[in-house]
Amino acid sequence: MKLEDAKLKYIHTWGSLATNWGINKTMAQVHALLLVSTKPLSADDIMETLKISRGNVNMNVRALIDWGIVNKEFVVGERKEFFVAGKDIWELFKQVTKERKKREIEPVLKVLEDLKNDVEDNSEEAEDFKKMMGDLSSVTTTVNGILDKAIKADEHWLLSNFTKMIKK
Amino acid sequence: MKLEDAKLKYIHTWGSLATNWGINKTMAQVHALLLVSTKPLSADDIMETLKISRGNVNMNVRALIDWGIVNKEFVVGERKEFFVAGKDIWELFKQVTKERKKREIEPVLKVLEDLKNDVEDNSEEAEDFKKMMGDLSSVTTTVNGILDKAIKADEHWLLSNFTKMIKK
DNA sequence: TTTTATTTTCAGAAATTATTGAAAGTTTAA
DNA sequence: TTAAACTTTCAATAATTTCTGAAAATAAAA
Repeated sequence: MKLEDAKLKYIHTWGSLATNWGINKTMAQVHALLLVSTKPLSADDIMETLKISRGNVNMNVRALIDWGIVNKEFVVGERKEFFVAGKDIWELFKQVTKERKKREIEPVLKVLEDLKNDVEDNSEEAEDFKKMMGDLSSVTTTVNGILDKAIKADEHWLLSNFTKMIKK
Repeated sequence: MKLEDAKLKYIHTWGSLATNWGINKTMAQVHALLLVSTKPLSADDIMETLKISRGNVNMNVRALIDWGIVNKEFVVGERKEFFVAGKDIWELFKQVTKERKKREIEPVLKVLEDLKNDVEDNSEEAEDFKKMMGDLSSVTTTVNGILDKAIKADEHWLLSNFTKMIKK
C-alpha cells in the first residue's frame, strides 16, 4: 500500500473505531490526521482532506485543544492558524487518561458519596444499599489511584515496575 | 432521603453519567436497578419501574447478559423469566474490563499491526509513519497487559501491590 | 392437540447528536 | 481608519441512535 493510502486508511479506521467507544468520529479523524501529518495543518487543509465543513473543523479542533492533545502553531509568513498534535504517544495516553479521570471518574465518586450520606434509614436493606454505594466508591477509588500513578509515571518505569510486580 | 428515593436517584444518575461515556442510558439504568434490587426482577417489573417498553427492556437485558454482568434466574412457581445482577463490584469491574478489552482494545491492535505491515514505501516519511503505528501499538499493548493483570487479580492483591509499587 | 403466557423481533417514530453554511465577530494589514 | 483574511457561532438540517408497540415466534399448560 502507498504511504498516503495507509495514512488515509488509518484516519478513517480510527474514526470508525472511535464511534464504537462513544467518541465523535470527526474528532478522532482530525486528531489522526494531525498525528500522521509531517507539518502543521490549517483549517482549510483539514476541511479538504476530510471533506468536512469549516464549522465542523473549528468545533472539533477546539475540542481537541480542550483535551490538551492538539496545539495551535504559528507558521512564518502565514496569517491563518495551524494545528499540530503531539507525537509522543505515551504523553497522549497520559493526557487522555488525565482528562477522562476528571470528566468521567471523579463525578461518579461525588455522586456515590452523596447517595451514601443522604440515606437516613437504618433498616438492613438501607445498610445493604449503603454498602453497595461504598463498594462502587471503593473500586472506583482504586482505579482512580492506579490511573493517577500511570499519569505520573514514565512509560518505561511503569512497564518495568509492572513486570516486576506481576512476577511476584 | 428515603431509601427508595435514593435508589431511584442512583438509577437515574447512573443513566445520565453513562451517556457521558458513550453507554446507552437505559442499559445503565437497567443494570443499576438490578444492582440495588433485593430480589430478581421480571421484564414487567423493569418496564414499570423505569417506564420503558417491553421491547426496550428485552434488548437491554440481553445486552447486559451478553456483557456477562446480568443473569437469568428462575423463581419457583413463576413462569416468566427473572433477572439479577451480580453484587460483587470488583467482579463487575473485572468483567466490564475484560469485555472492553476484547471489544475496544484488541481490534485496535489488529488495525495498527496491519497498517504497519502494509506500507511498502521506504522513504523517511514512511518510516516515521511506521514508527507512529508501532508506538500506538506499543502503548496499547502495555495498557492491555496491565488490564490483563487486573482482570486476573484479586482486589486486595492488586491494591496492596500497587501501594508497594508506588512507594518505591 | 389447542390455548394461554411469555419472549423476541423489527419497521416506523421519537429523541439525540453531528454537521452544514452563512452571518457575525475578530484580527491583521494597508 | 477601512478592507481583507480569517475564526467563531448557531439556527436549520441531516444523520444516527434509541425506543415503541404490535405482530410473530416460542414455550408451557390445559
